[in-house]
Amino acid sequence: MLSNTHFAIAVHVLSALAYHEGELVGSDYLAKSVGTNPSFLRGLIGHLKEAGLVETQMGKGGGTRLAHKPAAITLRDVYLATECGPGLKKHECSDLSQCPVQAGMNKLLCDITARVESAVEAELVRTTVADLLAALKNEGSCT
Amino acid sequence: MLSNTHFAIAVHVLSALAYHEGELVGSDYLAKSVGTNPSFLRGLIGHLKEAGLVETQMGKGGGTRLAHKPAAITLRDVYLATECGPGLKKHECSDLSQCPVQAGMNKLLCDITARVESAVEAELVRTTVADLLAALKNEGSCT
DNA sequence: ACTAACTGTCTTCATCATAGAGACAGTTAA
DNA sequence: TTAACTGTCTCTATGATGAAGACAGTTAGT
Repeated sequence: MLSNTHFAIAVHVLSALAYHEGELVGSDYLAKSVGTNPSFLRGLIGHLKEAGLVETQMGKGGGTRLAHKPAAITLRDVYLATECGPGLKKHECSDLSQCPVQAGMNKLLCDITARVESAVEAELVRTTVADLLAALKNEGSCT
Repeated sequence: MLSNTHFAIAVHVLSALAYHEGELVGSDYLAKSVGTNPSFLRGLIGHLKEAGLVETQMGKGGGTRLAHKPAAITLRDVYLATECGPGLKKHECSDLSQCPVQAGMNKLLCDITARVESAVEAELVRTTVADLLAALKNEGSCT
C-alpha cells in the first residue's frame, strides 16, 4: 500500500482539477503541473475514470474534469482507485510446514493487512478533495 | 510504508521466537523457518535489536531471543523497528511554483501521510506477539 | 590454547517494479 | 479536412530489493 507515487500524484491531479472545477484540463497541462509525463498521467487518469472520480473527453478541446463535486470525493476513493496492488508484501512461506508458526503465518499476515487497510481507509475517508483545496487556498499566498 | 517484506518477516521471526520463548535461536534456523537467507535475516534482526525487541548472543551456542514477554511486544513496535523509510513516496514537485495547488502540495501530502501513519500505528498497537502466538496455536492442528 | 559455531557486517549480483519517453491509432471540435 | 486531444502500446533507464557468499570478531567447550 502506498508503495508507488500513484496516490500522491492522483491527489495532486484531483486538487488541480478541483482548482479548475468545471473546466476540461488537458493531460499535458496536468503533467507539467504535477511534474510527470503526459503518457503516464493518462494511464493514471484512466484508473480515476474507472473509479468514477473523473470524466474525460476525447478529441480537440478534450481533457479531464471532476465527475463530482470536490466535497463528494474522499481520499479513500482516491486510495481505492490508485492502490490496486497487494496491501502488504508477503514473503514466501509454505503453508505445508510442520511448524505451527510457519503453517499459520500467511493467514495471520493477511488478517493484519486487512485490519491495517481498514484503518487507513477509515482515516482517509475523513478528508475530501474540497478539504484539500481549502487547505491549499488558506496558505495560498505563497509557500 | 509496508513497502518491503521486512515487517512481514519480522512478524514471522518474533512469532517463532515467542514459540521458542527463552531459548536462543540461531539465524540459520530462523532463516530456514522464515524462508529467507541468514545474512539478510541477521541484518533485520539487527534492527529488532536496536529497537530493544530482541537480544542476541554471539559466539558458539549464540542466537536470538525475545527481550520481553510476548505480551509486551506490540506490532506497532515491530512496525517502527522495521519501517524506517519514507511513509509515502512523494513525487517531485517544486514548491516554488506560482500555482497554488502545486505550491502547497508537498506539505499537504506530508500531513496526509502523518495522519495515515498514526492510524496504522493505532491499529497495530492493539495486537501483541502473544496474540499472534495464541492465534497460531488455536488453528494449530493444521492449515 | 584451540576449535567449532555462532553473530555482525561487508560486497556482489540478479531480479523486478517503477516511471520516463516516444509512437500511433482513434476521436472530436472547428 | 485538419488540429488537438485521449487511450494504449512499446522500449528503456533507474533504483530498490533481497539472495548469496565471504570474513572478521566473539564465545563455549574441550
